[in-house]
Amino acid sequence: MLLSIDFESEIPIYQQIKNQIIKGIATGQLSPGESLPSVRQLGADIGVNFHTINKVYTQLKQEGWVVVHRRQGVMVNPELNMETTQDYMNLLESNLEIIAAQAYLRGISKEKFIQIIDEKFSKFIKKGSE
Amino acid sequence: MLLSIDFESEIPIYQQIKNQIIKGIATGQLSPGESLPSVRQLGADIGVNFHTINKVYTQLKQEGWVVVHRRQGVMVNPELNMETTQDYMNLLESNLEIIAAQAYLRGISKEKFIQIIDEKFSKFIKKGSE
Amino acid sequence: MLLSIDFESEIPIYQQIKNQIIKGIATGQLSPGESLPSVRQLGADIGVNFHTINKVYTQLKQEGWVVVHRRQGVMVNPELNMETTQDYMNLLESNLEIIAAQAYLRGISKEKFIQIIDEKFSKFIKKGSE
Amino acid sequence: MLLSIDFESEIPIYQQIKNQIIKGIATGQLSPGESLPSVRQLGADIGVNFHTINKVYTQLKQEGWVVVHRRQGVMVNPELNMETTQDYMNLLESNLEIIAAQAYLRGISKEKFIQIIDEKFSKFIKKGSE
DNA sequence: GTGGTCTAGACCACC
DNA sequence: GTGGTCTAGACCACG
Repeated sequence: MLLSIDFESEIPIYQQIKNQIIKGIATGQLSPGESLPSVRQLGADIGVNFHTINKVYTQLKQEGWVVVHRRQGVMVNPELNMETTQDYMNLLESNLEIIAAQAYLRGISKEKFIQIIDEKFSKFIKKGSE
Repeated sequence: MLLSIDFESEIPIYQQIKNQIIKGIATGQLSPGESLPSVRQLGADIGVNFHTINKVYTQLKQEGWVVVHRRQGVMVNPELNMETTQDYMNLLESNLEIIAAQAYLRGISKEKFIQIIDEKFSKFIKKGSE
Repeated sequence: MLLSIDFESEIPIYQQIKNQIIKGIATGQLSPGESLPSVRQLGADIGVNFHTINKVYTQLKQEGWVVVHRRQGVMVNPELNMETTQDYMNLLESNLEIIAAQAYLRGISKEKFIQIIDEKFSKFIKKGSE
Repeated sequence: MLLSIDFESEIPIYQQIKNQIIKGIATGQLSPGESLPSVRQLGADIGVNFHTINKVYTQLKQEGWVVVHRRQGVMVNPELNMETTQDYMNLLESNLEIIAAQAYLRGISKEKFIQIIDEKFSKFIKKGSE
C-alpha cells in the first residue's frame, strides 16, 4: 500500500499516516492479519523520522487497529470488532455537525452531501464477504 | 446565543468558539447582520482571554463569516454567499473520507450514518424562507 | 462633492475622508478657496461622528491642504504650493516600492502599471490653466 | 537577507517586516524555495518578540507568499503564481489614486512619477531568466 | 528546537 | 469603550 505525505499540510504527519492506514483497512487495501513494515522501514520509505512512525503504531495499537507480535512485528488486527462507544458516537456527531454546517452554508445541498457519503461507503469492503 | 467551552478538550478553545459560531449561523441562532459581542465582552462572558476571542473574530473575518463594522463592531456577514471552491471540496471529501472509514470499521452502517447527516441538516434554517 | 464611506473597510474613516478630499482637490472637484461644510454639517451628511470630521480638518490644516478662516470656516487652501520635502519623497518612494513589488509578483507588467498611473494623472486638472 | 526595522515608525513592526520580505522576493534577494529563519531566530536577530514574527509568517502564509514545511520550516513559496483578482486590482487602483493625487498636488510631474516606477521595476528580477 | 496555543498587561488609534 | 499592536511567559504538539 502506498502512503503519500503532504509535508506542507496543516495536518500533522503522524495523523496523515494514521488516516491513510485506517482508510486502507476500510477499503481492503490492508487485510486483517497483514503485516505492516517496521518503523525504520516505513520511515525510510516515505522519508519520515522513525520516531513519527513509532507514534503512529503506538496510537493505532492503543485504538485497537493493529496488534504487535513479538516476532512478526506490527500487523492489522485480525479480529477487528471495534465497539461503538457512546464517546465515539458523541465525537462523530460533533464532527459531522460542524462539517455539515459549513457545507450547508457554502451552498452544498443535503442531497449532494449524502451523495458524497454514498461514494465513500461504496469503496469500503463488504464485511463478512471477504 | 450561548457558547459552551470544554477547557479539557484537545480542540483548541478558539476552534471550539469558531465552530459554535458557524453552527449558530447555520441553525439560525445567529442571523446575518446580527451583532456579536465585543472581544472583551465575550471573553469575560465565557472566561477566556480576549486575545483568544480576537483570534476567533480575525479568522472568521478572513474566511468571510463575519464583517467588522466601524460602528456596530463585529456582525455576522449580511451577505453570506460563500463560494464552493475546489479547494474546499477537496478538503470536505478528504474529511468525510476518514470519518466515514472509521465509522464504517466501528460497525456503523451507511444508513445509520446518513440518518445522522439527515438530523444535522434538519436543524439548519431553510434559506430564503427566513 | 460627494463622499462615500465604507464602514467595513480596514482604512479608518477619517483616512477615507481625507483621501477623498485630497483626490477632490487634485481632480478639480474642489477648487482652491472653496468652502467646506462645517464639521457638524458634514458629519450629519455622511453619518459620521463630528469628532471624526474635526480630526480630518485638523490634519488637513496641519498638512496645508486647507485653511481655517474665523468667519468662513474651513476652505481649500487658495495658495496650494506644497513643497516636496525630502521626507515626502522618501515616503513616496517607500510606498511605491512595496506596491510595485506586490503588483510585479502578482503578474502585473511595468507597462500595465504605468498605464494605470497614466489614467490617474489624466484625471487631474491642469495647473495654471484653471 | 538583512531586515531593518524603524521602531519609531507609525507603520506596525509586523507590517514593516512583511513589506521587506515581499520586496526581497520581488528583487530576488529571497528565492522561491529558500528557507526563512525560525520565528524565534528572526525575532532575536532583529530584536522583536517572536510572537510578532509569528504574526508575520502566519499572514504571509495565508496570502500565499510562503509555505510552511513540516521539516524545513518556513520557506518562500516555490510556486509563486499569485492570481490577480478583481479585489486586488481595485485595491491597487485605489492605493495608486490617492498616492498619485498627493504627488501631483505636491508638484511632482507624471514623468517624474513614472521615472520612479521605472527605477523600482528595474530592481525586480526577470521572471524565467533566473 | 520548531511552531501553535493561551494567557496577560500595556499602549494606542479610532469612534 | 472598541479593536489593533506589541511584548512576554508558559505549555504543548510535532519531528
